[in-house]
Amino acid sequence: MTNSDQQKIEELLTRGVEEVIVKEDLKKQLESRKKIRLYLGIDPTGFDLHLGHVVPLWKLKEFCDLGHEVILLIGDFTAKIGDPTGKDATRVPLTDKQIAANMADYKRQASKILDFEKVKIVHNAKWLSKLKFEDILKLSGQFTVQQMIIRDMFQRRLEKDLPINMQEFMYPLMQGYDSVAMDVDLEIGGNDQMFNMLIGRTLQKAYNNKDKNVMTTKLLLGLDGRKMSKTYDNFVGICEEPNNMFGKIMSMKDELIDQYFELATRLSKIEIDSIKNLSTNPRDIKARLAFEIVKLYNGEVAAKKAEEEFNKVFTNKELPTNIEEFKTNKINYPILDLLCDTKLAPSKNEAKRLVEGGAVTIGENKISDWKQEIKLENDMVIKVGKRKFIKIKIL
RNA sequence: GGGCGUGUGGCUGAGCAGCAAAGGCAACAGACUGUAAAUCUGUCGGGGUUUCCCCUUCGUAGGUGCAAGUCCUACCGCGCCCA
Repeated sequence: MTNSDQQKIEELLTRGVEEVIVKEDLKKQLESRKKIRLYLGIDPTGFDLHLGHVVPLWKLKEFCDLGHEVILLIGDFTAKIGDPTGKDATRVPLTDKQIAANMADYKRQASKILDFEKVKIVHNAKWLSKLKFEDILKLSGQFTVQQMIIRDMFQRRLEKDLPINMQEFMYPLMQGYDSVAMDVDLEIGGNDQMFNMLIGRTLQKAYNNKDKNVMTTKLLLGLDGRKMSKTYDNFVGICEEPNNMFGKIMSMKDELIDQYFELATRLSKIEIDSIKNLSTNPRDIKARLAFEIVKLYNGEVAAKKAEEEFNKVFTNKELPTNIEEFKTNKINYPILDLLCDTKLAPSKNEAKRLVEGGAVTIGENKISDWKQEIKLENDMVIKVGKRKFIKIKIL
């Protein structure tokens, strides 16, 4: 075993990794050069992948590059049934068609990271749909109610007198059974999956008398320091337009810079340190970070362009290179209507507020009277706030 | 099956019979600058002939009353306790 092999294993076990159960065991397996089988489970619900989702995918890639057998498991079974997890609406069951479409979309996005020539895709309906009631009894017999409600999610709901649906007890079992059916050595997942993954570890021991190790990846926080999620609108999608990607990363909290370098770039420790030595101004380091991330998903040329565009619009306060156009044949336009029709404002009340707040600029002039009627000219640029621009085209 | 409680704007959470509905979070805008950060300030259901008028909202459907998120009845969802 060479030095660089040792290093790769060390990196595999630590970078972006929150916890490994059992670390020594996994390390031994890796050092013995045994080819291990590992998997990551995903929900085929259809969503845009963001930098947080992708942390475990990069980990899969590392394993894949070292020649291990990597499986991407589609949880189509649960998706077909509908999942009551969470508070309000029961998740609507998906059809086979939807699942297929969602997966195609997932694959399109994930192929920015994974090579699907090497990664195997498997669906868990293949075995879960075949289980009989007696199989399920045997499965559930492996655990006590006390063991199940230990889960933090259940604890929280019990404290708050919130409902816990019976089905929700079954999900960890189903997910755990996946490990048995695939007979895997390792499962990778986010930290929120720890409980389910450990259920799988127990089942794998009981059914196949084998130790399945569990690796959780670190959680990448959203731009504002909260959990990265669509509802908070604090995420960076991996298929986002480069300018947007760059801008979003620039807007994140300074404290998150280190975390993003570790989890969202592929730079080595040495490279990261040298970047951090370049400047004492977090702004510059953040710009490098943004550049690296955009480059990772869109290539170097696009990253350069995005950086230039950002400096142009925000540092130098110039107009962006490409501005969306609004075509009309009206010449005289009341400002409120204009803002609504161009979608710069969602309602007239909102438009009025924007004008009163001094957010609206046409050409060089700030608009302060919301009753004003605008005489449109070709190529006139309307700006709302710092980031929204529309160019007028008269037909 | 019985008893008690609960259901409010994107979320959270106040609410006395006279509220477009406190506070917090988020969002949006302004100032500032290092940037779409931080901080401070303002706004935050919709429409209008805009210091005022109209419409729609507090689980659903009715009722009392000049007036109902607030009281009554029924129903629905959820939780707790008893069986």
